[in-house]
Parts: sequence; structure tokens; C-alpha cells
Amino acid sequence: MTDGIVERPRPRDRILETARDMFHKHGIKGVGVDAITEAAGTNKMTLYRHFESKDELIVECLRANAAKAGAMWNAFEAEFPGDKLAQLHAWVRKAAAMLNADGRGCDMANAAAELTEPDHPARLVIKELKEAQRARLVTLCRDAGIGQAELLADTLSLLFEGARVSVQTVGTEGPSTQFVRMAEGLIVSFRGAAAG
Amino acid sequence: MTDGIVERPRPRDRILETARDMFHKHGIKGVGVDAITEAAGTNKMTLYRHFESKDELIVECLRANAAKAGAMWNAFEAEFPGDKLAQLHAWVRKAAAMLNADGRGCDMANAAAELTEPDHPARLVIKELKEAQRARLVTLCRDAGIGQAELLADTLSLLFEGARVSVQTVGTEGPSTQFVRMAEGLIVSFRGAAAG
DNA sequence: CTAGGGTGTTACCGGTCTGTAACTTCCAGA
DNA sequence: TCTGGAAGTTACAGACCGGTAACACCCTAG
Repeated sequence: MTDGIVERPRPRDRILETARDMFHKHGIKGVGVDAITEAAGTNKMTLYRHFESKDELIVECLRANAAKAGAMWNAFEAEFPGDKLAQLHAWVRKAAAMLNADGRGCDMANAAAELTEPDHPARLVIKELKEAQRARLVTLCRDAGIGQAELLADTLSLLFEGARVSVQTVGTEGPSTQFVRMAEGLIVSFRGAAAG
Repeated sequence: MTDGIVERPRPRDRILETARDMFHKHGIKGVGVDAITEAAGTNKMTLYRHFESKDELIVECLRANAAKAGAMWNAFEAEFPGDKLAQLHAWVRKAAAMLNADGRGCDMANAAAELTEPDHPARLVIKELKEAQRARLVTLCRDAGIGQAELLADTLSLLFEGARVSVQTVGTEGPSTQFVRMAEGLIVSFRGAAAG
């Protein structure tokens, strides 16, 4: 019986969580496996028992990020069941909150900027996961009864993506401050025109 | 008299040009100074006679990029003298062309993603140069007689920035294909509302 | 012709990186 | 209590990194 005390996560999970955090903060090439394992309270050998290479660890981190993002979408549905328009507005608010969370952009985009080898295993999963997110936003727009749902979803996607890199280059006081206004304006405009 | 043959650029310029190209293609941390000098047809010692460190070389590369971008703006003015609206549309076309040029995003944004140390010398110039570009786009929108010029300029900025990272993650067939339509639609919309 | 600065060459330094080998320690389950 | 597997430890291999020292070369300005 080990009740009463908080179970310390297994080494694999500690490594994964620590790596996610450090990759996010310092970039992928800016962090070595030694630093990860030390911060995770373990050692390099244990890392290589659970992940066959740093590249595989990177991929697993990206997948974990995507899983967390997926949970976010589910939270929208749980908060506003059936009300797709409210969920869309929740997405806008959540996106805006992320902009001010820290000065680092999207982990997928940052990884894509760093890992330039065209056949790097991470590039495949980045594309996969980004496309999945796009599909989810398109569906949300369509189910909200918006005509030209793809165009609105793509526009919102690009705005958000751009806002995240803008925060990374000029900080939170730049163009990204207008993100909510832009997004809400677009939604109104798309709802007004041809509610097909 | 060395007429008749093309003057080979001096080592410093060859290094700068080669570094710009390699940083763009492979990322900053993905390229070592040895590789740069070898590709530039010179050697490491010569590099360190002209640049006091790799960091300074990075900064000079970013400045060179900005200078090239500045020349682009001047080309718009030369092509459509006085016609600010035509220059704005030229910007949209040029931006779209960049999206399909190669799969790599903005060098400034990529550098910001890689160089995470908050006091890295490159971060200062990135912020400077991005703010200068934004100011230029705002001025163009304002001079084109558009009300809410800042909002339009910021929206176009974020769209373009987002399109560049989108190209880097999902390729040229993703949301970025809609960039021109989005941008032109926004310009029309902003011109329609309150030509203050 | 000569002097000197820009350039090329080679070797090296200390550090860091990913990844591995060999061995010990710990702990849960039978 | 015994056993087997997971985890920790130490040391190392081989490569690459940014940066420097010492020296040979070449070309041009005087």
C-alpha cells in the first residue's frame, strides 16, 4: 500500500514530460539528452532503454503535444455541448490566451523550423498533426453553419499561426494584440455573408 | 585592368552570402562555421578575421536579409510611383510568390525559434527589423487611404507570417493556397468600410 | 624590388553531442 | 527468501562544435 503519497511517475513519463518542457523552452537542438535526463531525475541509459534515439523522443513529444491539443478540443465540446458557434468562440479565446502564455510559439512550427532534413521522422508527424488540427477547425466552422467554412478555418489558422510567430519575434505587444478583434470580425463577416 | 572577367567577391562577402543561404536552408544551429567557409571557398581563420564570432555573423546575415527586403519595398515604389494601392497589391503578389519559392519560412522567424536565449544579440535585431517592416506596411496602408490602416497592416502581417510557417509544416498545398484570396478580400473590405 | 596586409593551411584546444558497454543496486512478486 | 527485471552509475567511443595559434603564401601599392 503506497496510498497517501503521490506516485512518482515512471522514468519514461518523467523523461517525456521533461523533454516536452525543455524542447518548448530552449528548442530541440538547444537541449541535449544529458540535460533532459538530469532534469528528469534519471540518466541517459534509462532514456535509451525507452527511446531508441533522440529523434524518436522528439516524435513522441510532438505526439504528446497533439494529444494535449486534442483534449482541448474535447473540452470545448464538453463546455458548450452541441453549440458549435460557442465552441468556435471558445477556440478564439483559448488561442488568445496561448499568445500571452509565454513568448514561445507553436512547438510543431518551431520543430519544423529546426529540423530541416526533408526526411526527418518528425516532419511526417508534424504534417499529420497539423492537418488533423486544420480538419477539426474546418469541421467546427462547417457545423457552426458557416458558408465557406474552409476559407474561414484556413484564415483563422493562418492568423493564429502568424500571431504565435509574431509573439516570438516582436513580443506580445505587437500585431498579435489584435488577434481577437481580427478573428471575431472574420467570424461575424463570414456569418453575415451567405449562411449556406 | 581586370576587365572582361567577373570579379570574384571578396572573402567577407562570399562568407556572408554563403552563410545566408545555408542558414536559410538548414537552420542556424544546423550549420557549422567550417561548413560555411568550405562552401564559400575559404577557411575558418578568414571568417574569424572578418566576424568576431558566429553570433556576429548571424546578426550580419539577418541585417543583409532586411536590406534585401528593403530593396523590395523600393522596387514597389519604383514600379508604381505614387500609386500606394497598386504597391499594396504588389506586396500581396510578392508575398504569395515567396510562399511558393521554397518550403522554408521567414529567416527572422526561424532564427527566433532557434535562438531561445533571451539576451541573444540576434533577438534585438530581429525585433528591430520586424518592427520596421510592420511600420512600412502600416504607412503603405495609410497612404493608400485606408481607414484603420494599422489593423489592416497587422492582419496582413499575421496572415503572411502564418502562411510562411504553414508552408513549412504542411507544405504549399495547405491553407497558404488561400493567402491571396484572403488578403485581397481584406483590402476590399477595409476600403469599403470608412475610407477615412 | 620590396614591404606589408589579406589570405590560405595545418594543427590544435576544450567542450559538447549522441549513443554504448559493463556493472551495480534496488524492488516487487513468487 | 529468492529471483528477475527495471533502473542507476561510471566510463567511454567517435564525432562535431566554436575558436585560436603559428606559419607560409601571394599580390598589390609604393
